[in-house]
Amino acid sequence: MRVAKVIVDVSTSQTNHTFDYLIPESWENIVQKGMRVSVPFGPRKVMGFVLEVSDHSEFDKLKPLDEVMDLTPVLTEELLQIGKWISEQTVSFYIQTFQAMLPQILKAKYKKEIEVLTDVEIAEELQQLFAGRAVMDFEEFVERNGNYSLLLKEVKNGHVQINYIVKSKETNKTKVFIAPNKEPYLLEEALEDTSNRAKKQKRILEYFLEQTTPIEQKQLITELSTTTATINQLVERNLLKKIEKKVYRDPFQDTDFERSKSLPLSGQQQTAIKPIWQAIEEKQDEVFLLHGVTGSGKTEVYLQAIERVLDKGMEAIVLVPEIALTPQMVQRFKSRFGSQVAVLHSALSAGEKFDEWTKIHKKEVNVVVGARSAIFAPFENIGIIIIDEEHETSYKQDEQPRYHAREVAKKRGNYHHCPVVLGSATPMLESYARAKKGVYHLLEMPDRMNEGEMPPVEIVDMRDELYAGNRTMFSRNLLEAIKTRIEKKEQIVLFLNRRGYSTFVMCRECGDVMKCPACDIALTYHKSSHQLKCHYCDYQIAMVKECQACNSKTIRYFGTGTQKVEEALREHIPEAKVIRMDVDTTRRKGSHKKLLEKFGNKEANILLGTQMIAKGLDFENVTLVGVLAVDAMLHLPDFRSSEKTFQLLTQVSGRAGRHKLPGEVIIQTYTPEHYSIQLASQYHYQQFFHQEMQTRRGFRYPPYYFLTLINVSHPNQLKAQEVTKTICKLLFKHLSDEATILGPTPSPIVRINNRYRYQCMVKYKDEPNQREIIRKIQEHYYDDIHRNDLTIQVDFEPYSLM
DNA sequence: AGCACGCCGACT
DNA sequence: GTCGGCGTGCTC
Repeated sequence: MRVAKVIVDVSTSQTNHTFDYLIPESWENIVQKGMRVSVPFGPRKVMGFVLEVSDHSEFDKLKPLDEVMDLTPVLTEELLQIGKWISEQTVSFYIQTFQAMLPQILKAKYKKEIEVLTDVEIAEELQQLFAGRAVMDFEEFVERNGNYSLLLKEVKNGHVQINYIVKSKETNKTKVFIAPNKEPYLLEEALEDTSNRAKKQKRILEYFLEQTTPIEQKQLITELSTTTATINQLVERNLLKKIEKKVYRDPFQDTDFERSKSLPLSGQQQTAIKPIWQAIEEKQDEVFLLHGVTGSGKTEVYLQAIERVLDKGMEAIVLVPEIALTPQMVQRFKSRFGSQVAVLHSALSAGEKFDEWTKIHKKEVNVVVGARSAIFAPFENIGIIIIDEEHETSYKQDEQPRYHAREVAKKRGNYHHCPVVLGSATPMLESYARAKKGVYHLLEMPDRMNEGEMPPVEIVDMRDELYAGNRTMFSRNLLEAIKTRIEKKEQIVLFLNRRGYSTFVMCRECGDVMKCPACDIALTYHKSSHQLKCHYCDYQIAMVKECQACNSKTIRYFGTGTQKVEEALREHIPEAKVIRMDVDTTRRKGSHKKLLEKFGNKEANILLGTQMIAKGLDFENVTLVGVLAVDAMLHLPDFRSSEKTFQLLTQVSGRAGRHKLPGEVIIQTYTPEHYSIQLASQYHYQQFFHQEMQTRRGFRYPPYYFLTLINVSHPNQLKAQEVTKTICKLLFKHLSDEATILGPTPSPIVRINNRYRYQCMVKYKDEPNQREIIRKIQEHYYDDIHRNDLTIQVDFEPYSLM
């Protein structure tokens, strides 16, 4: 007897363990751990992952597996182990983690259908729906308002049965090819038999007399200017045949990659790469922190480390933050390693992601470049893992399982005995502290390539501008600088951390601010659509003409978003051509790439954008970077706001003067004296590190302490508060005296989508029982969560405190 | 999750 | 007395 231990696709604590199923004899040699199966679960069928295959079970009445969904395992032994570990670390359900490790498309799709079993008359009403068919989709039954209780009666009678079907969403893209189906002489005969009126058919037959190799239908149609109808007639006459071929969707098919070779390494690059090479050779699972200023040539170090790995016949994973995964970065990897590279990031369609994943799974590639989830690439012989821009927040998943790619990377490095390289110009405080302690191996690259200097940074105090009577959003210096660059035909990058037009809309008469009815937040005005939008839920209304509270017409826009800046630029510098890049202009697939290409081709002078333009961009003609306002970010209720500001300013500054032309940076702010801004402007990472560490120590924040954030939400404010209070009490009771428990506190945004949000924060050094306690708390609230619309989110080492 | 089982109020 | 309401608990 062979038994499969299966985690089923039902996401609750009650089913968060394996269920045993009998493997039918005929499949005994087929079913392996890591495969997806379809199993009967109660009255229905669900998808599940085989975690183990064994020869006995504690249960006596086992049901057999229903179906095996994969030919080869989709999760390796290693990934199964890591999946269990992540689930435990993040207090998630196993199924959630395994799902997160695979491309979306491999998730199961569920379908119900109704089947008539007997020739016996079934109820008239049902017969009409079936209209003579034996099977019908349950969906159709619902759509056509079928009588459900009547159906159940017939099910009880045994006349009708409900089938549960588990399908994979997986689809392979196919292309249709046309090929001759007869010997040439037979085609020639057919040609003569064809009526002279059927000119197009004759033309096609003639083509295949000369050309016997299959041709893609699309191409045939354009070449002979014909239609599918004509081809189909020939196919029907059995003269031609259609062949369906599976093809990979190639997201980069229109892009040419010029092959590049290794560049000679500078002195500091050599010093940095040697220990990495050594770790590769000696199969050491060492973690390196590569601290290199922007433009110091980190990417070349990555590339040559990977070359060494590939020479040894091993594989490499490279993680890049979501937004920095610009075509530029992909370009560099593709041009160095060609078709050995698979790319996985959010701009790909689900189908494209699946195809890229398949290449990895089939070992057709040995390098993966991708965002967070690419850390789960199913390689089995990894020689190096690289995480670029290590401090980026996108490496932490913001839904369950809330894992951090860096921690998974270290775990995988352990397993494969290979180095992990964390690269950044502004490492996270936690990482740099670990490097200083010797937990990570610190590699420093303090100089820019080719003796380039970091561009000088000028800080403009916007309060002075106001005193001087300048009420625009551009300081005189910035405006002047923009104008000179445009004259010199150089390019400009302008950064603003806020999309939309204005941050809030207020009535001047009564001071009423337009707020979202479902969230505790002001609405943002979007000028292009002339709407007020909530950035936290999908609420949007047409812009109001008069104040809702006092009916006055004196409504004013406050705060500045990218749309407003774009408009102001047109007004102040009519000759400027501006490209705006934010979530609103890059929502469509491929638009991100298109906008950047346009800017690269110098079709615009100014690139204006939010966060997404801060990283990875490298345009040689950019000589001025302007930061319009950093103050909003600096004053967020987040202990990392100083660090985030420092990182952002450093990253943005790095966009200027990366090549021959000298660069310049102008930062506008209302708090020029702040140490984040001061030190960023002088590129003093070390000094910033020391100063910020002191603050963190004082407030008992990371890296001195670990944090756990528990977020509770409920439609009723009192309920949310009360539950949070109880959770705080329970934690206080069960955690050690060393832990600090803060709360219950209202979240920075108390209400989102009509749900009230409260939180509890734990600061601790070592609490081995913490996860177990939290699991128990969640189980204690099982009923409230399932039937009473309560949610309890737990985030270990959170990035966002909102 | 989704469904069956089972225990209390309004009906032919 | 029965139908059906929803609270409770199980699914290998």
